Amino acid sequence: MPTDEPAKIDPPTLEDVAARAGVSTATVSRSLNAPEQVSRNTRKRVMAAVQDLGYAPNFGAQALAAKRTNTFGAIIPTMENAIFARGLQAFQEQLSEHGITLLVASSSYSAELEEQQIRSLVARGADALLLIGHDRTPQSYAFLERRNIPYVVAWVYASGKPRLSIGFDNRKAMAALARRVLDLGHRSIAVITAEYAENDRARERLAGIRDAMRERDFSPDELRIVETTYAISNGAEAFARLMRDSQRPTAVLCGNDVLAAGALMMARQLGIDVPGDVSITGFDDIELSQIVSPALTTVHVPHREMGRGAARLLVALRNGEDPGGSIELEATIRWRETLGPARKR
Amino acid sequence: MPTDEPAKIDPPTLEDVAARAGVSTATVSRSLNAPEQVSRNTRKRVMAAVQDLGYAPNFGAQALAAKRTNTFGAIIPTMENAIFARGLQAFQEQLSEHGITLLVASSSYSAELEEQQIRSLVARGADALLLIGHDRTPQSYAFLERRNIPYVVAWVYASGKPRLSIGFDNRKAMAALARRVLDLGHRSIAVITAEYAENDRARERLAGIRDAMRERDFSPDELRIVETTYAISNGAEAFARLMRDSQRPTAVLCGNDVLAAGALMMARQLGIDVPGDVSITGFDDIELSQIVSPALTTVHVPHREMGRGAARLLVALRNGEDPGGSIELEATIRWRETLGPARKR
DNA sequence: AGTTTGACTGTAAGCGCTTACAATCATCGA
DNA sequence: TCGATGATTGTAAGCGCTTACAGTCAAACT
Repeated sequence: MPTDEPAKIDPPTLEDVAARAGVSTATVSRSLNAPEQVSRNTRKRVMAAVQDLGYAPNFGAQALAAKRTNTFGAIIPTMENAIFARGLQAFQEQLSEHGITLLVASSSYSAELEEQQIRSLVARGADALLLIGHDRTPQSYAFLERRNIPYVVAWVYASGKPRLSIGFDNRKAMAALARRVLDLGHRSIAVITAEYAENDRARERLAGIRDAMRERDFSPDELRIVETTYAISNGAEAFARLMRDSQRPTAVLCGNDVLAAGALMMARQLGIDVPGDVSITGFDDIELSQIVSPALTTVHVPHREMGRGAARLLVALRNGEDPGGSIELEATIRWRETLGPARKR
Repeated sequence: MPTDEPAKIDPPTLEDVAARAGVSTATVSRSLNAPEQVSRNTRKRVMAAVQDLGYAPNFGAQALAAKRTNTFGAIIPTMENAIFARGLQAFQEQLSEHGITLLVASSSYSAELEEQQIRSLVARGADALLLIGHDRTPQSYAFLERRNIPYVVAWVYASGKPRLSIGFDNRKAMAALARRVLDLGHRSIAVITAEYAENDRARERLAGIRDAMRERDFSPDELRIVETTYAISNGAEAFARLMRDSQRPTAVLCGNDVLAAGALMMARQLGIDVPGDVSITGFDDIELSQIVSPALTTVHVPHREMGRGAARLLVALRNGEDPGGSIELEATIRWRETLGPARKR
């Protein structure tokens, strides 16, 4: 382990390599970035020197001189759970086909933190950004526009938003699910939602449920709402709280699969039969939803398509090509086992 | 969306800000990095100019001039699953207390890819690195040593390794679990392991099982081993394959929880009772293991402690302090529901 | 009044790399 | 044999920021 000397040996520079290979720095630079412009012999000498010295280019200097980094950034709300993982993976794969490196940061669902991260990624030289959802500080948008950084908003598609986006209509998808829940006879419905103050996806999903209720002539006011942060244990706790209510809901719609998994777990613990006593639904269709038992009825979200599509849009933007407008993908409901008819009281 | 002009407006520089504020670049730099050295008035003018122009420092230039980035890097095998997420989160939290930014990259369990990522992170200015496991190319180590980059190897603790590490003894932990499995009367045992060619943790875990068998006077040769990549579906498939064997194992030890969850899911599909017909165990104790039903007997890994500890070691190293040697943490077995006595044949 | 002092601010030299432009040189065709 | 040609290589001007060092100036002393 490098503990011995407090005095760090400075990393070798292009100049060191040049000296050792007996050429100019320009030649070394070319050997590395445009090998075809250098004679076979020289290149071999240079590469040997690079090896000997353990040279690696200084990114800062390189970015400064070349004015491009071939690096894209992505800011996702959280890395803790799998929701964004698959989409990000697809995003990354697509980018690497274009020789682009991905830098990931997470905002912990905070608009303010996200703003910082945006600045930080841009300062780090990100040529373009992937962002999740529309909710962010006005300063964030102003900054992006002023700096002319290409970006795309993913995981949502809301008509009427001017920004380039790729995703699905959260509201519509959740409304479809809620409609079905109502049609199964559920009248006492509760929602466990993620905190929605700075999360348009959560808000839209909630709005979708209200839409469905109105459509079926029920008052959305009767909806029992529990708001909590993203974690299985919170889902469990929220569910327990709902079950203590004098009038227990017969269906609990969760804002995402993680909360639903927690609810499900708590139901098992409390000896509540799902869907016999209470129905539970999720949203996202992450792997988890098929693993739990009974398997979760949820909304399937096209993670990979969003990731891949976002990459394509962003590459087009960066290259000054026409990305061709926002893309709406479909979110479809996966009917599994946790949703059943309302229990007769 | 920024599609209008192909000609990008150059981002504002320190000089632009200086001009607008009517001061020198030095003063602007100071206003930003050492505000106490600048008069209240000037600072206000500078900040206003910064706001107006939407200025953000150019990371490359900053790193180049200041010769430090306050950025640490971490290279984890995968982001797809939750194993490293929690530890990384703790790592990140600890770092941010020291004003350090974290850059994350993933190697897809490939030593070669990891080497690239190491170079890339270092070139990007990472002041120190978090690495997972000991397995990597000699070039990787050579590079780190030569460049004198502080690093710590996490998620493993193997006595006899010279490198600074923080983690637990994978072999010992798995041996303890296997011993218990044998003591429950299991004689026909199978293993579903992650690919172990470039993964010392997987190898160690396998070795642990063999240790236990030898200890109890069974031949490790009788171990049925299925090697597969990290994914729930692969765990399921591997389990299905094992169940087709003429002599079905009575216990299936999985190299990690994800594979175990897959196995469990397949067992349910096949109508195999766990642990009545077959016992299944996991490793890692990720959240998943408590959500599945029956809950997974697995090995609890001190994720957060490793993350936090790794951060501390690395910060110490970077500051030229004495980190004080490798740290062994305990991995303890979580006895839950998927392990039971061997079924009488 | 003449210094001294301390708080601010400005000047300018790099940091390591890319790249336009210039120089060199062996090879080729007339 | 001589300039033309094209392949290589070298020269040197930045890229945007930090920071040592040097000024400037008003307040505080003597």
